[in-house]
Amino acid sequence: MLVRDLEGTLLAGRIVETEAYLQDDPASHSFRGRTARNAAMFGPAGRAYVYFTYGNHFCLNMVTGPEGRGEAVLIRALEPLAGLDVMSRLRGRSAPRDLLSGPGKICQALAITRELDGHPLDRPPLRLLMDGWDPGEIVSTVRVGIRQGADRPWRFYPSRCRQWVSRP
DNA sequence: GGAACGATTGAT
DNA sequence: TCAATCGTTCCT
Repeated sequence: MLVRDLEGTLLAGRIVETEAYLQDDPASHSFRGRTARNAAMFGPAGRAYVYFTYGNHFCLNMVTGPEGRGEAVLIRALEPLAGLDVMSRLRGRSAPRDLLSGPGKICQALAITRELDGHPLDRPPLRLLMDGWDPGEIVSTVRVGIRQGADRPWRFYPSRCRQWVSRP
């Protein structure tokens, strides 16, 4: 689960769609080496990598590789669990399926910006928590919105959670 | 200093 | 299917 502490309110969602980005991966921001933008990707695992794209949106990753490696997992969709009223206000939309079904939507609904780039995800105001939830069968497909490395099947989601994932 | 592009989204 | 929008990267 991803839990956001926002001005005394708890916003939470279950991670139901991810994409992997490795260093030896032409689709990855880390492919051409370390820059000011992607520095967090090369830091220790367990931290956030937040970037700004298309002039409008932020996207959240969890850094996964050892220090110096440049690997991360993009969080593409969450099933809303708590704080749906605040998420709706931040999104300007109320349909639960339209609150967190995309990487840009997640950051808008949870008020995640570059201020959280590099934030360790084991503490407020943004935490990754484990519960006993069993995702069941995991489906893998090619990644969304990329050209280089488009053949690698590194997008993942539980088949039972298809209703919460981003549009195909 | 400048141009091209993008791990997207919402409207058409 | 298409435009919006601007930070980042790469080239001159």
